[in-house]
Amino acid sequence: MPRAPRQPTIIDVARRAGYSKSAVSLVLRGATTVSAEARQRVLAAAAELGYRPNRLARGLRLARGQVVGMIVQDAQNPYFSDLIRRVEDVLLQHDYDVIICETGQDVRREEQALARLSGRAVDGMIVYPTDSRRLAASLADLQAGGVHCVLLGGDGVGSGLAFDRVEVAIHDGALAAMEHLIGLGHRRLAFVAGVSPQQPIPERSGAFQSALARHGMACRDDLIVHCGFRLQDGYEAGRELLLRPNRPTAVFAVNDLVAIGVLRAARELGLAVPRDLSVVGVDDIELAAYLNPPLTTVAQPIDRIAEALGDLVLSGIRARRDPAVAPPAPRRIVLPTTLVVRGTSAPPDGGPAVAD
Amino acid sequence: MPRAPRQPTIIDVARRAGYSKSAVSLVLRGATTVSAEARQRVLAAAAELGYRPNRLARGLRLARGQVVGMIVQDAQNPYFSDLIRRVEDVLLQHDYDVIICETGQDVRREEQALARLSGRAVDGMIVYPTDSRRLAASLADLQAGGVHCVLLGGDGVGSGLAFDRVEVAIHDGALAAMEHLIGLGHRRLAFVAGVSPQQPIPERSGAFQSALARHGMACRDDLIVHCGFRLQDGYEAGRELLLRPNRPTAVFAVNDLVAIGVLRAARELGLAVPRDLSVVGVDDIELAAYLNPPLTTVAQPIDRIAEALGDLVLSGIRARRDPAVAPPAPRRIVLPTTLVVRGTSAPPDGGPAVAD
DNA sequence: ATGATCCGACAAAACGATTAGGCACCCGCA
DNA sequence: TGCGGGTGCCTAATCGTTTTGTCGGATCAT
Repeated sequence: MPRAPRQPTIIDVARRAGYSKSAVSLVLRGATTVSAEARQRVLAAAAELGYRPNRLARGLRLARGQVVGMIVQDAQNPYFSDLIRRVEDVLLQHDYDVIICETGQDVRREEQALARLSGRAVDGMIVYPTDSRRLAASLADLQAGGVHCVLLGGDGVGSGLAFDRVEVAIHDGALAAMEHLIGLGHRRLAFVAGVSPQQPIPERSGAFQSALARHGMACRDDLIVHCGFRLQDGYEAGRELLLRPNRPTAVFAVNDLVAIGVLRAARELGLAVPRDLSVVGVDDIELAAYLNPPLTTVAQPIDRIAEALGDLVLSGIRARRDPAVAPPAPRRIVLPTTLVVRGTSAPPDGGPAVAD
Repeated sequence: MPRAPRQPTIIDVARRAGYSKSAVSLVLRGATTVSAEARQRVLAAAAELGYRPNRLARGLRLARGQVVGMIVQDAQNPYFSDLIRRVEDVLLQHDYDVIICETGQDVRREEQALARLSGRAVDGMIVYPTDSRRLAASLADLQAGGVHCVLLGGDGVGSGLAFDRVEVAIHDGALAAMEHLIGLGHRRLAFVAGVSPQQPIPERSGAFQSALARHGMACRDDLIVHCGFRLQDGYEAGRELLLRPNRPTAVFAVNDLVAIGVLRAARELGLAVPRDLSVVGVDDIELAAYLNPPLTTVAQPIDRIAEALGDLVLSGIRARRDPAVAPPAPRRIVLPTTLVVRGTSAPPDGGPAVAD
């Protein structure tokens, strides 16, 4: 039975190079107080042995695990999985691993995730928070303990808190979408929103309401249908909405997945898009352009979001490492959205195609 | 300036409980050699302090980090992101974190990922390998070093190697799909396959070829178009294929994303689906049912795959921990596929709608 | 009464890396 | 020759946890 070949440690390298393990460590950490010869021989020995530092030991000593945690609500939403991948790309280049925590809309799971990750001595944290108020305390604790936290939010979550933040100007995009629909002549518009009236996705619903108001339309409560953020949620909400006697001619959906769900509901009810119904989503997931018809949507600049998140978390970690003068003031990056008009939005037809 | 509140350690708990740190450790690990009173007071102290064991220290001591690595090619493919989420669910319940490594089709990145993870003392590994031959050596090393590896593959990857494996009977499903298309009357069929002739997705292309052969049709090389596994790949391959003079009436796509790409190409070329073109995919991602028309596809039992992967890796890890009698024989779980007929497959029309 | 056994708890040695502090040694200069 | 000040490397302490071995004392059998 072949005995498990233990990974070479710093001591093996030291022995092979003929130096002490501290010399090896110094070389590997790039200290200048080492002779050129020592450096040379240590590096050679490390290469020959295929030495890879044990990150657990390193992390234990330094009280940081070279890990960044990322908390999102739904890693299956292509918007998030795309974002995750890009953030991972950035962080991997700086030798950080990423642990993803998916929390649904569940604040308890968010807090569990925080606790779990703090046991791993995460260096940083990227959070798309569900309910910023409840999470704020735990996050502040974490940050006080040296974990640099960055928030992502297009909806003003946790504003005023002392965290780095990346915000997306969803409100502008949502407004543009509404103006687009109203400009096409739509007068019966509905908003399919996330989760519950208690968590109102303020930027998006705010844009919906103020666009209506600006054009002299009332925003009755029943024009906002609350559901989750997923395909099936959109489908169910869409059915409910489109079966109403006086169904809307245009729907603004909280995100693309929900929009796709609404599209399915419309199709199954015999409504043609965009003739009988216009639909606009948010996110511009890659798939949006592939739908039939392709989806009109408010595009988020995912690449720039990911880049900004990565930069903020990395520079925050660096700043925290040297206890330089002051704790850096929280930074805030705001990124724009763009309305991408495709095939699911058009002027309303003469009237509803189904009985009202 | 509030000093960073250090996380409580086992020593803090010991002090508070009035016992030594070893007593605390014993209690926490569930040893029986501790008095009931000691247990009680230790647990109380731990709870009061909100003690959470430091996984770095624990991992260093035990040479395992309570982490499972997962290597996939494209975490953005909804099939994989769904799978990842479900596997994470299973493993999280047993207190393992999961680190995802996305490798594209790049074998070098696969090996980098392996090296990186071994520095974290992963306990287990779930791998969807690109090229099993090259990866096999590194994986075998890893496994010899005590990391339990589980392979996922529907295409016979790395068969005969001493790893636990979950296989999906893609061949059967692909065959059923082909029989379905041929039964509908299609005689000009094409296969849009992954990547390159060097990596031929043997089960799927094999099924394509043998179905043709069984019905007396020749499988000319040009009936297989190689491309990647993503939306855009399918789109480009579809354009190429459907612009040919004698375009096929039916396309079997290597996965659903590629199928969706082909559908877009068809639409843009003015081909109606399924009248002018039938398309069948593989995976049955949730989205398939939401497309217009909904996608006919070979469904993989994702929930069962995830469950099987989780079980195999967990039981493998457990078995390795106690150096019980023998190293457990590699296990193999084969899961079935189902053909789900939806709206993108129908009998071929009188003939091509565009000039040939 | 005395040796054997056991029980509960603890001290101490790992695990692999970082780093402060110290110790030779060598150089130059007085 | 003696001394100061650099170099260049090493020793040792440390991070938080697990685990082996030990030890005092109680119990038990003889």
